[in-house]
Formats: sequence, structure tokens, C-alpha cells
Amino acid sequence: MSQRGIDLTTSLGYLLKEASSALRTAMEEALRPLGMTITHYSCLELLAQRPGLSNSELARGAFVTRQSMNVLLQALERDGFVTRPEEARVGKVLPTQLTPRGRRSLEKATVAVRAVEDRMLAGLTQEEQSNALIVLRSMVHALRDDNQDVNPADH
Amino acid sequence: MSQRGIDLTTSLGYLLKEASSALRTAMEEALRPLGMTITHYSCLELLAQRPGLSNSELARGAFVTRQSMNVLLQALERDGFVTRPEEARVGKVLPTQLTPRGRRSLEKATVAVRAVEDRMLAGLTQEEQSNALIVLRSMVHALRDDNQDVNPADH
DNA sequence: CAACCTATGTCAGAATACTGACATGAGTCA
DNA sequence: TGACTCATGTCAGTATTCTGACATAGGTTG
Repeated sequence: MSQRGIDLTTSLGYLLKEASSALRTAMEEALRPLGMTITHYSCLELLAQRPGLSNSELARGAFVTRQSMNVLLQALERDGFVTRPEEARVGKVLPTQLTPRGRRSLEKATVAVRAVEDRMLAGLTQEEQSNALIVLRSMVHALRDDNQDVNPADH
Repeated sequence: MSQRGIDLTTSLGYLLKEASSALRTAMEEALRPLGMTITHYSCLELLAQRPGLSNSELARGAFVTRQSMNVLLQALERDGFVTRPEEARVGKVLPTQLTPRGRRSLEKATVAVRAVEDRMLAGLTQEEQSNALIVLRSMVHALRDDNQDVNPADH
């Protein structure tokens, strides 16, 4: 009669959280010697690949609120890792750029993070990895707010 | 010469974080009407499946520190969702039990969480799901602290 | 037995992220 | 043009989690 619980040992949701937690811990340990946090690193990595990203765009890319990213950006700007124009050229958007110092800092972090990711992927075939990519993308898509109960309409 | 960045669009680590973030947001929205947080729910679910778990064991199962779980347990005990003995029968371990009220509260939450998980799994075949389980377990294992560079020695 | 190590529960302070709120700029629509 | 909606940057306060620290219980090892 009463609803049975969710079996944690076979729940994809639980295992997803476990894997994410393990990755987070490993990355924190790898970045700690560099005095860098995960959000800190994510911000620099995003800026390296897509220079000129705004505060809100960086927030979405790093999976935090724009308020959290804002305080981080102010610290990064104060310490000379990034630069932002005084005023917006259009709207209120302030495009952010990496400084040479920010780029150097990111390079060390990338080495450390890549080592963690390589360790995580060890023991998985190329096919398993690409299958995992597909499955994770499907989960992300299915969980979107704007995807409550509509039929699968491909872009 | 210089280390190239990590391509976020094809990085399993980044996608893992994205999926985990999406799941977290969806679960928060589902649990908010019940006045329950994710850690809160995780604690009750763990106790339902393995009654008598200690504070530290619950912390590991919910992927938080034992300090965080401790403050949560004190609140849950104060509000009558769980009970703990005054003194430890052996060592310092205080086995925790769900109260009837805690069990009722959990049942509503399980329904909400199951709906989220079903939505996440929609569009995935049974085979894709079990393959994803295997891949995630492999990642978790590879990231363990006590698994730095030893040869694959099974259990 | 004594020294050591590990695990646990707990308190206190620090760090981090979040919610709420406000003003402003851009696009839409009647 | 004016009203409306939406997104952005930012400030302030709150909440949650973490790190540091301590005392204690149990097992291990010499």
C-alpha cells in the first residue's frame, strides 16, 4: 500500500550524486595547492574558451547564481586575473577578459584538473565514454524546466 | 607548447557536473513545497533503508561532512522526525531511528523525488540505464583516495 | 600494560552559495 | 510613444556547508 522507498544502490540519481561528489572532492584536492576553488577554476576555463563572456553567462556555465559569480569576479578583477570594462558598450553586459596572469594561473590548474579527469576515465573504453556522454546529455535535457511534458520535438 | 584547455562541450567531467546540477535543482523544486531540503530527504531515505545508522554513516551516505549532518540530525530530533539514544551503548556511536512522523514525511517526499527521477530517465532504454550505472560506478571507484596508482586488484 | 592510531560526536568560526531586492537597459506590443 | 516584460549587474542579509579543534572510546602493536 504505502510507497516503497528508492533503492539507493541501483538508483541512477544517487549514483550520479555520488560520482559528482567524488569528482568534486578530487578536484578540490587537486586545486587546493594552487589556492584555487572549483568555481574559480571553472570561471577561468570558461573565459579561456569563450573570451568576453558576461557575469550572468559565466554563472550559468559554472552552475552558480549570478550573484555568486559576481563576488568571485570582483575578487578576480581585484587580484588581476581578469579585466572588465568600466561601462557597458551595450545594455548592462560587461564582457570579461583573461589577463596574462589569469592565463598563466589557468594553465597550472588545467594540468591538475586534467590529471583528475584522466584518472576518472581510466578503465573506460572510448565507446563507454561516448555512450556516457549521450546518456548524461539526455538526462540534462529531460530535467530542463522548459521540458515538462512536451513531446520530443527535435530542434 | 602551452597546455591546451579542456573542451567543456565534450568533457565527461563537465557534463557530470551539469547533470548533477540539473538533478539537484529539480529535486530542490520538488522538495520545496514539502519544506524539505535534499540533505534532509537523503537522511530520511537512508534511515528508512538502513535503520540505526550513526551520524557519521549518514554523513557519508549523503555526501556531506559529519559536522553538517550533526546539525541536521539535531534539528530532525528536535522536530520529532528521528530519535537517538541519550548515551551510546558501545563506543560513541548513536544509532538513529525514524519516528512514525519521520516515516510519514518521507513517504510524501519519495513520491516527489521518484517523479523527478522518472522524468530524468524518460527516453533512456533499460540497457542505457544499466550501462550508465556501470560507467558511473567505475568513475567513483577510480576517484577514490585509496586508489591512487595501484594495479586493478579486485575486491 | 602503555603508546599509538583511528573513528566518533560535538562545538565554534570561516568560507561559500543562495534568496530577496533594486535600478537600469533592451526588446515587444498596442 | 508609452506600458510591459525580461535580462543584467549589484548590494545586503541569510543559510548552508566546510575547516579547525577538542575530548573520548576502541582497537592495535610493541
